Amino acid sequence: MKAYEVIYQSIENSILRGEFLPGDYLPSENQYVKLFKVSRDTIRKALNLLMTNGYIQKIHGKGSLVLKREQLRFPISGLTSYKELQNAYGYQSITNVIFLEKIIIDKELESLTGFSVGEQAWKMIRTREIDKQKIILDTDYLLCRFIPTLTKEIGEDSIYKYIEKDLNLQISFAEKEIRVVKLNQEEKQYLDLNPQDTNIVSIQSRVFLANAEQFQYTDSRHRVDKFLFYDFARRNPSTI
Amino acid sequence: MKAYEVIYQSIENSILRGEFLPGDYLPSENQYVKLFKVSRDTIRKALNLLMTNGYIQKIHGKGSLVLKREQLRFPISGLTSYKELQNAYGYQSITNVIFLEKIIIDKELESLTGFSVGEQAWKMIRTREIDKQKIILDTDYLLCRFIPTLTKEIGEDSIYKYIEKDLNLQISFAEKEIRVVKLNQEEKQYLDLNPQDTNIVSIQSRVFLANAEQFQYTDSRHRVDKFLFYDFARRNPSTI
DNA sequence: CAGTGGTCTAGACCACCAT
DNA sequence: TGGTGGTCTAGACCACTGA
Repeated sequence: MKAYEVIYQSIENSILRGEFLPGDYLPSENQYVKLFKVSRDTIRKALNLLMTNGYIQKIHGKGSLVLKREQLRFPISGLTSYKELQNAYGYQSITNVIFLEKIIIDKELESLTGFSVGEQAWKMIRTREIDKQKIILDTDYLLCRFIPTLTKEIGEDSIYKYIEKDLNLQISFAEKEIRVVKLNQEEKQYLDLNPQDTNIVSIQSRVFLANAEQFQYTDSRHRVDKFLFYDFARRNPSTI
Repeated sequence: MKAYEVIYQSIENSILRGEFLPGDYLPSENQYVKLFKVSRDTIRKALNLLMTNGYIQKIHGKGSLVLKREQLRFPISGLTSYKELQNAYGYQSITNVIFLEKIIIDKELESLTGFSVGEQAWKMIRTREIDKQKIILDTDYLLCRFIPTLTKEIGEDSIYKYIEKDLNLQISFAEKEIRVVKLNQEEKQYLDLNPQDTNIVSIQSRVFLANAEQFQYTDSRHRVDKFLFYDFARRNPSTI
């Protein structure tokens, strides 16, 4: 484990444990240098990570201010898998795989998914049930080149865990688009909708590995009244 | 201007000019060290900025790969003002201020905006017209403590430009929530809606300065069929 | 003024990739 | 094996803050 990651987690934990409250200042960089017996640069890497993740705001000449972080949110933000979110927030939830097959990318799928014509891919459709209501319908395309085997069990647990832990692939970045679209027949069939619903939220993502190759395309459809996207953004990515 | 910012812009421009195409590798860090006559750390800061902004993907042992960047998107992503987006994408658009008054934050507004009871704030309501259709309704609350004067003209140009250039305040970060809500009377009155519309997209943001003080709360409401949120996200904020 | 974070340097060693 | 990016160090100087 890298030094700055260890230090990041140590400081993150001390914030989560409430050792530092919102409005408090963390020890200065030089104090942390003495405490962890590393160079100032290593401390700064850890603090910059805390900053991009919204834990602190560094203020020039003053120090690292601990921020309020709202709890109990359901962020589709960043790049986090459904299962991770479920664990982090402790929601009761069930995933059901209702379709799983190998397909070949054709012209139409190419422009949708970003994969090349002729590539083999897994197509998987899943419902997500929270509080006994099916409110999310996910359609995934995963390249067989990277994910040679895929089962119903993996789909109902966590694909990301499988890819990172078992296949040892490094998920790196994603492009995402969120829009509101008209309900279609499939959603009416598989989801528990409100009678007055005519729209649904669609989140389309293309997900890439560390070598910049795309391995996944997903369209995740959420019942409009259950959808909430939370984002923490910095204006000038001061993450230097 | 800081060295790494100059280098960032220089490389960004060479990508935008098409000197490096998607799939190409940039010169190595050591080559850039010689080219710009700075330390490797300074080059790395510039490259990391390009990476968080989605221009490149660094690949260990290989180099910095130039990524495809989709054009003609309308990202509410990150922290960018409407006017900046409009300039960047060249949309024809008109902003109309339909309400501007000083108000006092009461109990109800406190929980909505995050400001303290008793604070003075500007309340401003604006419509955004694109292609002769009013499709966005913005409601802003701006603390008078930071923005002592506010006019219709500033509201119809760019508040962010005014705050950063004229008032010399540094906008730093924001929390944002996106949801789909039921249309209300105000939106029906001021926006050009489709007859079948029952919902509207609401983007609530709290915006903070570099000293971590909140100066703005905004609820930006978009006609569902015109709403698109584009996001570029990295899994392990490798922005180190 | 002393203490803080922000920038920049020069150098070291490691891990990864291609050949 | 040589080149690439990733981590870490030790030190310098600057800019900002508050007393």
